[in-house]
Amino acid sequence: MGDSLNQDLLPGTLYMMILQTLSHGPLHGYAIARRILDWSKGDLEIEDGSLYPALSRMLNKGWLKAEWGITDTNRRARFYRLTPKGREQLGQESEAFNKMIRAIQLVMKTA
Amino acid sequence: MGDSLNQDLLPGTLYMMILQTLSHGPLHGYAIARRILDWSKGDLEIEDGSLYPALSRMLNKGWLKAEWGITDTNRRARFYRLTPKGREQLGQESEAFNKMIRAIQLVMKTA
DNA sequence: CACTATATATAGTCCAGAAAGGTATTCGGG
DNA sequence: CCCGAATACCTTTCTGGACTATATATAGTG
Repeated sequence: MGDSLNQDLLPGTLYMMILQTLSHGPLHGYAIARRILDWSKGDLEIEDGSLYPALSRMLNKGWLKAEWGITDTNRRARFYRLTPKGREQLGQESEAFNKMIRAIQLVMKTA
Repeated sequence: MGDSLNQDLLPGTLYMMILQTLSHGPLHGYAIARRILDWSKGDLEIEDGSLYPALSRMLNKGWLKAEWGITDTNRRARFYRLTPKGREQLGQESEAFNKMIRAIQLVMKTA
């Protein structure tokens, strides 16, 4: 029933994590999801119904460029890479995120 | 323009913070917002167009009970207090939040 | 008496994320 | 050689939370 935080993702953090996975080089969508899953030790599972629309929006915003290629497992896939604008966005988002988290933790820890 | 994290609030955390402010005793809506603003040192400003609908949903979920009273500044106000269910919800949400944050930080720090 | 701060509420809008369904291909096993 | 699992992509539809704007009302202050 989508009870706020009892969900797959913390809303508003998907773009940031996608940008982060791409910050060391291009990846295709499926690999992005797997990487986030791995890095989070299995805690963050990105549904592809969330991932691909997000990638699409990010293309429109000019944060990413995409081109078709072949994976190391010999399959057709669309590789996304960061644009300079996307890299800048990553910086802004992670800074805003950290600030937000600190503020929330202040509220949650204040007795 | 509503660029994900460039907003007032991290979506999905409002319930949790409201529950937290009420965990030490009843408050009216306006005071909840002010308390979150104070505790976050001015960083988290709850719009009343977000607050009152949220309080209303929380009443429906049975997390809160409300009754009308008079503030110390002698004004009519609706005082909200946690139900046992709400207290349990607070525990669950803050646990889920911490876990989520840890997972995201893993992703964001992985080189 | 007007203005500010306090206090609540709702209607309307927007958008991200989830659910669910659909297509296609590679590869390994039986 | 076929079948199923894993890989890979995409779209449509729905829901729900947060924001904007608006409306109402009163206590206290200048």
